[in-house]
Amino acid sequence: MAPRYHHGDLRAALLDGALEMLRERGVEALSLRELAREIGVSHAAPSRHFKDKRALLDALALKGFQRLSEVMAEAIGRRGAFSTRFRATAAAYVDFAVKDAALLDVMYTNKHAPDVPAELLEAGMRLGEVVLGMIVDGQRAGKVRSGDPTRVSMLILTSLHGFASLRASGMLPAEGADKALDALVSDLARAIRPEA
Amino acid sequence: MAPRYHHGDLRAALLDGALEMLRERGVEALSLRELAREIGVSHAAPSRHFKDKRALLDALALKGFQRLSEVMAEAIGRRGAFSTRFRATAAAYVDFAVKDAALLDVMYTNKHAPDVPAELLEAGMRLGEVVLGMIVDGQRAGKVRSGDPTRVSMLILTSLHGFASLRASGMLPAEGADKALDALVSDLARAIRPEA
DNA sequence: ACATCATAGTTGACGCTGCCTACATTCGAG
DNA sequence: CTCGAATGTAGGCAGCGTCAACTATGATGT
Repeated sequence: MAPRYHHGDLRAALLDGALEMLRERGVEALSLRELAREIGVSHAAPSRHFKDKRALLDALALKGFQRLSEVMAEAIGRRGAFSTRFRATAAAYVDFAVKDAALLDVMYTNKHAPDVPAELLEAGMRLGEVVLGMIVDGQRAGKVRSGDPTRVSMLILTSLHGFASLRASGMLPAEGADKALDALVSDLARAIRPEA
Repeated sequence: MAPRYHHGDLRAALLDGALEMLRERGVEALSLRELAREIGVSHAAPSRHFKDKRALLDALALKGFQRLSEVMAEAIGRRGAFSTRFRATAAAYVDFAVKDAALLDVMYTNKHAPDVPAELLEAGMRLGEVVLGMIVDGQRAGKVRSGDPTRVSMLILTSLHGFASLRASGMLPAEGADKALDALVSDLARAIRPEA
C-alpha cells in the first residue's frame, strides 16, 4: 500500500499503537514521536487528533473503561448460578488488570488532575454501576442480603479493585493467584449472602 | 547560610524536595533538573545519590511504604477495642492515600517493571504483614473468626487498598467519604467476625 | 466540472528533559 | 600533609512535547 498523504484513520491507528506500546513497555516509554514514526506519519500529525499527550492517554483510559465494563457486564449477564457469574465477573476484572496493567494505571492515575474530562469520570461511574447491577441482580435472586445495594456493592467493588490493583502491581505473586481469587470471591459471597 | 560546595545532605534534600513536588504537581511534573535548581545545586549533582530518576522514585516509594506501615502499625497498636483500632487503621490508610495520592501511585506503579529492587517488594510485603498482624490480634481477642489468618487478611487488605486507591484517584467523591468508610469498615468487621 | 475551503498532513524550531563524560573541589584517613 | 574517594560543576547529546507556518487532499456547492 503506497503511503498516502491522508492516513485514513490516524486517530484509531494512534490509539491502537499507543495501547500496544503501553502493553509492551509501559506508560513511561510511550512517546508521541515514536508512535508517529511507527505509523509512518510526521511527528506533529498526532496533534490533529489529540491536542495533548494527556488527551491521548485520556482517550485510551476511556476505551479501557468501556472495554472493562463490557467484559464484566458480559460475565455477569451470562446464564447460570449467581455465584458462578459473580466469580466470572471478578475474574474478568483481574484478567484485565493483569493483561493491561499499564492501562489500568492510566485509567486510575489520570484522575486526580483538576481537569479530568467528564466523560472519563462517567466511564468510571458506569463501571461501578455494572457491579451495582450485579448486586441488585443477586438480591432479586435471593443470593445477596437485602439492604442498600450501593453499600453492598461498595464492599465488592473495593475488594475487587484492590485485588486487581495489587495483582497488576506485582504485589500479589502470580503463583497461587487463582486460588487466592477463589478464596476471596467465596469470602465475599459469604459476606454478602442473606442471613440464615 | 553561604552556599557551600558540599551540600551536607543532598540526598535527604532531594527526597524532601521530590516529595513536595510530588504533592504539589504530581509525578509527571517531577524533574530532576528543576529539583536540583530549587535546592541550588548543579543539574548533575543528583546523579551522585540516585543513578536514575527511577532510583529516586524507588527511594521515595520505599519511604512511603515505611511511613504508611508505621502509621497503620501505630493505629492498630493503640489500646482500646478491636473495632476501634480496626477503624483507625483503615482511616490511616485512606488518609495517606488522599494526602499523598501521587506518592501512592509511585509506590504501586513502579512495581511491574522487571527490575524492581528487592527492598521495595519487601517494604510492600511488610505492609501486608501489618494487616496480617491486626487479624491475628483480632483472632486472639476473639473478635475475628478463626481460620487461616492470611486468607482473612486478604479480604481486609484488598478492600482497604481498593477503597484507598479509588479515593486517591478521585473516583470516590470526597463528600460522604467518611460515612462510606465507616460503612465499609463495619461491613468488613461483620464479614470477619466469629460465627455466632 | 471546477473553485473553494475546511481537514489532515508536513517541516522546522524552541526549550526542556534525562543522562553521560570530563573536570574541580572538598573531606577524611593514613 | 598528602592523596584518594566522595561529592559537586560544566558542557554536550539526543529525544521529547509543543507550537507556528506552510501544503496537500478531498468534499461541497454552484
